[in-house]
Amino acid sequence: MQDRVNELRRLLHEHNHRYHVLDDPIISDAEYDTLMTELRELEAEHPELVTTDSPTQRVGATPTTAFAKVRHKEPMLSLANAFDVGELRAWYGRVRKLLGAEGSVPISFVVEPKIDGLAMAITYRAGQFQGAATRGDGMTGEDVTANIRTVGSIPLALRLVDDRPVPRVIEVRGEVYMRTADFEHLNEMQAATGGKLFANPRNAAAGSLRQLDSRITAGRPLRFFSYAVGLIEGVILRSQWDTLQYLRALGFAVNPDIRRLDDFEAVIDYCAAWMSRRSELPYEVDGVVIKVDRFDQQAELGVVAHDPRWAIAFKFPAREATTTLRAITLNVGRTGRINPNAELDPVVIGGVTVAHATLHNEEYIVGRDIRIDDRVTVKRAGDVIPKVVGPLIAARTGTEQPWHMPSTCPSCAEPIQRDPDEADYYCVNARCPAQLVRRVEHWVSKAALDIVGIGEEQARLFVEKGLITDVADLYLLTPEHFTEQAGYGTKKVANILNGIAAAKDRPLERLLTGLGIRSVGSSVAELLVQHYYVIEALMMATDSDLNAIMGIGPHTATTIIEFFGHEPNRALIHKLQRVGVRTANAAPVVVPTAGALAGKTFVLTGSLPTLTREQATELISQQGGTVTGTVSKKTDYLVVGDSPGGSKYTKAQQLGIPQLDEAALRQLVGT
DNA sequence: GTTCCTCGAGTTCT
DNA sequence: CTCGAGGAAC
Repeated sequence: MQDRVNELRRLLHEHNHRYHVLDDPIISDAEYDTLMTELRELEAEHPELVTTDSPTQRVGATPTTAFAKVRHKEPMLSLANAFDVGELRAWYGRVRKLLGAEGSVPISFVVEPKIDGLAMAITYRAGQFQGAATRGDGMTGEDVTANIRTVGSIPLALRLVDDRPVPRVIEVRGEVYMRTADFEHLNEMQAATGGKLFANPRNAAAGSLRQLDSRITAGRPLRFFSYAVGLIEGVILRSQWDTLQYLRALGFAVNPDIRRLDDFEAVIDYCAAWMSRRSELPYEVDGVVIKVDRFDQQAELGVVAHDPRWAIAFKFPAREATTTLRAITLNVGRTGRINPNAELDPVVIGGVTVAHATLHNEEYIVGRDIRIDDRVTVKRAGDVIPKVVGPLIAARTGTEQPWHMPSTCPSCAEPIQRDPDEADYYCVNARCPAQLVRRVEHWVSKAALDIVGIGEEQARLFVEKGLITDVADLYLLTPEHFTEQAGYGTKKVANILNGIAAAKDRPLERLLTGLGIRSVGSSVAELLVQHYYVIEALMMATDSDLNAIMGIGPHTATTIIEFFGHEPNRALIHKLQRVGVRTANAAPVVVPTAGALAGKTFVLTGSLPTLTREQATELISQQGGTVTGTVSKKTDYLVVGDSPGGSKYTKAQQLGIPQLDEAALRQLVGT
């Protein structure tokens, strides 16, 4: 009996590890459940055999639906970012200008360390704790009342303040966080009990708040600092500094390192001091928040898009980390381009675990003298994509191996080639399986034929099993092709086949995009379709015909001519036609030149509340507007969504380009 | 000839 | 989002 229990636990731990940690399960979920059920039954019959590290004692994942949505009475705004002192001074300059304070009007600032935790809104009625919600997207958060109630530093009843009445309603805002030492201790305990390890204090705090069982939350070392008041009734506050004193009097914890400063040079000194003292702090800090102190001045400055103009977050530089480069693998793209990729010992940078990073090309590696087994510096800059900065030469032991580009393709073993003028190597084998997989992925992608039910995995499977040798073969797949493939039920097969059949009728520009002609993406494809709406016409076009099209130059023209001149490509087009894929549009595309947005150029950043990126693009182009990817002097509007990417936003501010949120865009369109 | 703008291709993780 | 490079505008 004991032996079987031990055996089950060993198996469950092993499979769990494979599933969650290695991401390489070797049994199905159903088989896992069977083992778990058997163990549960044995433990139920023999409670004396239950141990705390048994897999049955682990708390299950929390369904997100368990938390009710709460609409914030006043939106919880995000903050504009400044990444260096220059941007900080620029912000100060704007504040002074807008307040007409070039000369005389004094401006005070409140500076607060920006703790890396979770923003929270906590409501009190008649001095009693009422409820709490996460920030969410700023408009709507999740109700975490039961869990917040367990946080010791959050009062359940407000203290009386001598000279002021208790507010009828007050919504206190602040940050729930975990101290670094507490987080490390928690992770040790999690490791000892076989629980899930958290990547950083912020994730630990978030995970703790998302527990369905608030008794678990109660056992977690969460803390709270308050820093703002949202809605308030019955009390008037006049400044940020005033607010902080008031919050402290009500019984809230307020970060003792917050200061009020009258001189902007002192603000800059404060930021610099905290940046260098960052690692000495008991909690993770990712910047400093600077607010104009007086509320009347805040009101005068107002809010643009989602950001108040009276506050800014000075962000500390992205964190770097060092780790070991274990191997360099090669990726073959759909164009045949071969890119080296770094396999890293997983390392946490800026809140995520990084295990891979691109190394671009041979030059990048050789130029930096990056070797296998080197300790390397990895950085996540303002962007999300990690980057190997370079090796730590001092940490070399002498066993590190220099790396060179091999002479053959990792997928098909054919020799690879490099144009002496270019940095990249290419596999030029037309039947290279890796390229075919990537071409199929591209063919089915949203930007091209948009076939639902086929992704990376299916593309690889079809090619590996020899079910297809080109994209036209997709349309010849039958249920019989799938019968040998374990794990594909009839429903899934039907889904895939329906998806393929449903995508036979896409517009010609999508098909052209899908063909993957070099330097022809969705934009050039649309341009071509405006002149050639039947593929045969495009195939007969001459070099000078194409060159005459505005937006297509000699290079692109030649690439297109060469593509259609190549016999296998012509054969593919004919095969596509035979299997029933549409290769013509019904009529030439007419570009709307009239419309509310005619002649205006838009750039999108962040995610909009109700529209997807595609829908927003559609909406704008229907009205005669253009959407481009980069902010420039020609950009008329920046459409700002939630969590906008830094660079577009910053650039737009520098250029003084007007910003719109989704509502403003709709208003402009007139819907 | 030079500069600016835009497009294509590839990038990581949750 | 960023890079490199093609293409248009100056």
